[in-house]
Amino acid sequence: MERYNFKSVEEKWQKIWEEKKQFSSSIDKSKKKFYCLEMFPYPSGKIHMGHVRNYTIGDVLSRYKFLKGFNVLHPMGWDAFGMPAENAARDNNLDPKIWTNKNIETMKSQLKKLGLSIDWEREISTCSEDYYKHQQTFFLELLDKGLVYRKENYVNWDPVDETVLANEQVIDGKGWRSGAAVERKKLSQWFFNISKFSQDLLDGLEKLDTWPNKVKTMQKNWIGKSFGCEIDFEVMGPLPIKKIKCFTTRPDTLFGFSFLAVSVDHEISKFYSEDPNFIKFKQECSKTGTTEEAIAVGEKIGFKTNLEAINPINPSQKVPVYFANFVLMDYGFGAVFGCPAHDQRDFDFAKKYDLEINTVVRPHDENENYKVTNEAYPGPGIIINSNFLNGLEAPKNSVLETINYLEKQNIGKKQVNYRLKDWGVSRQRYWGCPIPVAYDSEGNVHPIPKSMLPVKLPENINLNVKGNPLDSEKSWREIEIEGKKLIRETDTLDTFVCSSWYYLRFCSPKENSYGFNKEDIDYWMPVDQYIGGVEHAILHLLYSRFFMKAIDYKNNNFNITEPFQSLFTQGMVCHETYKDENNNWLSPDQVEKKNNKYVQKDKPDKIVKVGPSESMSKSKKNVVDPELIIQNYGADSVRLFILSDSPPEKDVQWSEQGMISSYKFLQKLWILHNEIKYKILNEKPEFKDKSFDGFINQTISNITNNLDKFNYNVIIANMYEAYNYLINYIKNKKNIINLKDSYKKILICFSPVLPHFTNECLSDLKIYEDIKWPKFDRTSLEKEEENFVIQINGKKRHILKLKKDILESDLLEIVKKDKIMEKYLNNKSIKKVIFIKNRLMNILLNE
RNA sequence: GGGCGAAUGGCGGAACUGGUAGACGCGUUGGACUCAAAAUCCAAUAGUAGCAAUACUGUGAGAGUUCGAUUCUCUCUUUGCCCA
Repeated sequence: MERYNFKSVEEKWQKIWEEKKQFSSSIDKSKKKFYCLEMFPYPSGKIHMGHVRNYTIGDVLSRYKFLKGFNVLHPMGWDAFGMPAENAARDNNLDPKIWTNKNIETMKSQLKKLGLSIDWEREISTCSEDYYKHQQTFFLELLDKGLVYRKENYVNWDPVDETVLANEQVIDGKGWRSGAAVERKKLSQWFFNISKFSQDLLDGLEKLDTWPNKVKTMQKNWIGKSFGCEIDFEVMGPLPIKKIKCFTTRPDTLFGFSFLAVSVDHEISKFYSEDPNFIKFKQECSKTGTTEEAIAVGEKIGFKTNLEAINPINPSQKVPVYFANFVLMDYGFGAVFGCPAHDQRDFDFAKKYDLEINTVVRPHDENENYKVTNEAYPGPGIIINSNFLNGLEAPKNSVLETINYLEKQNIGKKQVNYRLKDWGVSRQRYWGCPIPVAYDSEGNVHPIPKSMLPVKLPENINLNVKGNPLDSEKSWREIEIEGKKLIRETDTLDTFVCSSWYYLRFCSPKENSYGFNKEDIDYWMPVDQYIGGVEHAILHLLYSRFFMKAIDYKNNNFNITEPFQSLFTQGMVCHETYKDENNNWLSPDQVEKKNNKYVQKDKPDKIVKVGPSESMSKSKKNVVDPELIIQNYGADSVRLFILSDSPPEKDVQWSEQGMISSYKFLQKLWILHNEIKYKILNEKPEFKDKSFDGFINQTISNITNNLDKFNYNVIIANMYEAYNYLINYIKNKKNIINLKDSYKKILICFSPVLPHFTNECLSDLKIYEDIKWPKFDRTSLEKEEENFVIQINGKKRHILKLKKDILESDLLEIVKKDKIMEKYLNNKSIKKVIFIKNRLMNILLNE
């Protein structure tokens, strides 16, 4: 017998699958469809272990569903626009397209070596004209529906990438990609009206019951629905301002009012624009960040105006009006009423400017004389010092009560507010989808006529310019539409737009007239299982959900509003980190273990500092290259290992040791295969073994159940169990009647994880026909005997193997006669017996 | 600061609906094979006591419900993630 040669076997089967077009998919209405989608990769150069894990999980599922008789759609494509390509191209004097396509080629060949069951005929790349021309059509349609608009406002400007970022792309005040501190800048931008769908996006979550709760909660928080009211405050002073409108979620604390604060961008600021003190103050404000965190932590500063506001429910009270740095124009109306006792920011502000602090809510365990002193009390309690509101439960009853009052008096209005802001999609970069509009000399927007689409990116351009390279492309910018000379928009679309509808394109990848065709979508959509990293919980997943709703909007016969029926978020692949004595990162292949110590390979006297296991990243050098691993151990071994050590939703720790043991397992399986093959070919079957059938059925049942529950790590354990059982059985027993058939079932059960190996074994035994997911026989799972746990006073004392379905009274008789149980029962009377059929007997004794 | 989750041997992790805690793998130890090593195979492996049979303890801590709790409830600790 030869060693298992993974190289030739894997190459052989990959070739067969390709030639037979094994995974190509087409509409077949006689079958139930299953659309399995993994988040498509950015073609950065090579695949990494995270991809291996993500796509292995998806592949196991796809192959399983295929064997179960589903018509499976399992496509793959490339999220191919984006800054790294542009930067790399500029640095190496290349065309981004060439750079990107080269990477795609490399990564595609790497993915193929993993043996993924992908329908490559549906491959798409977002940077190809075939793809982005449809995106431009969508853009114009949304423009038509009023879901796209242009406005000038403050944007998050990333000074390193020299582009605008959406709020979701600013993390801790820094650009999500560059890590540079984000600046505020005023620009004219294109926006998708995602906030129009705030409520729909919230409601839609309710239907997604197989999404992880964590992701749903994150989206809910991001949309940030708050319930409150708008209040008009009368204003007195020397200016022509009569009213300032505020939004608040706590109108019930209105009796604690002691100042009114507005944003420096509020419309009343125009009256102060000449005031040098105000100009100075405004500059001061721009220094503190705009994130909610910076505002919460930073110093609260204000600029006192010559205005006074009147408390609408206590008209004798007049309070000062301030400009304040902690009030933002894009929340509510850019104005808040200050209640220092029950809001920490207001409290800090009041302390600084020596304003009144009026306590109007007492915690439940305090009395009427409670006073806020050292810090604000924002929690629940009872309303005090508030005239007609006194005694109400806050905020539960008091908020509604106050709103009702304000509405009656015509001072305020019930209002729902959302934190979700419209999605700014303009990017000042070359390598993206051109926005299909142009402007006339007055700056009016003219959509590019559909007949002139796509708006192609110009080629051979100079990327070595400051800002957007498209701005310097004069000949490309100038365009004539119906005899009018216009100038093109030079901003390109955020790449998240490309990934917001790619799942639709996979259904109709070759459709030329539109982004998809109805028949395909009706059959394949929605995605039955979407798999990817939790890092996209908000950005990509929210945008995609919006995009479906936007397409559905005013579109009568389109009735899919949620793209992803189920979502699975897999964990990351981690590895220990290593540093040398100078704290420089070392990669795992520079390090080896000798006598329980980690040392550098080339300098064995140098001790390596071992750091915590962290997500693999190039900067920490704790990466393992999948290509090398596949080369050394084969795809099946990698697939086996990447699934074996942890549940797929949790992080997994990469270990060379574990990788080797997976490889060895395959070698052992090959030995087992040959033993079984020898028996089947050379020995006459002699008898039927019920317990063997029982074990096979149990294994099929376990693997099927665990596949359905995504317990892929447990499947691997089931596979090891099956191996352990079979190898012992084969060694010790004669041939049995249904060995071949049972072994075939086991191989099929293993095949989603080990597709090359199992196909080789099946064809080696010439049982390669009629491959279907095996059904398990429930009756054979039922054993004739069961283990009965015998407890005394709740403590396990004995296990008896007895006939199934034994009666309580019979069991008790046996227990009473049992030698081991004798010493426990001796001379003691039985108080009570608890009997669980086929499981357990608990005898309670009188002590 | 708020929200959500997690905590089980030396390690990763199993455990159906409350019913034998620790499946499976890694590691470790001992043995076989070998001149030797690697590989492979066999055995042991939660802790304490004991030659052993066995007994007691044990799923982050403390309480509760129950004949019985890793599983349900409450309080706390630690920790992770997300939002700030």
